[in-house]
Amino acid sequence: MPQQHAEGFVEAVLVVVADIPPGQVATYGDVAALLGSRGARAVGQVMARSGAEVAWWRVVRAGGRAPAGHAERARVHYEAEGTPLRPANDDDGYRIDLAACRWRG
DNA sequence: CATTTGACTGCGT
DNA sequence: AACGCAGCCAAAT
Repeated sequence: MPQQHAEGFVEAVLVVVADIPPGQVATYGDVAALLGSRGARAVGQVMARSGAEVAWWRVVRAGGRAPAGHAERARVHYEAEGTPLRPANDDDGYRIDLAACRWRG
């Protein structure tokens, strides 16, 4: 089995993300907090590297926006899962209704 | 072992 | 409201 060493934080993040129910989301900061850390960026770093194997679109920015540069891909998933979205006039074209679907562990 | 890097955040201007 | 800036944290180089 590949990589049998040195995954503490990385695996922990992936586990938390895997726990987020469909149709709900958590902010980077939330995920970090659930791990007892304040490293929102560190979480983003993990997602950038190993996010491919999890439901990365369920981890969003504090402002209710999808991960930077992934708005279009994420949108498909939100619509498929019934995640409450809200129209916006920015590049993303939409915002996630955090008040309605923010997940609490 | 020191530095750089990011799918972040909140506050100030 | 847009923009910049500093604080933050762990992995990668």
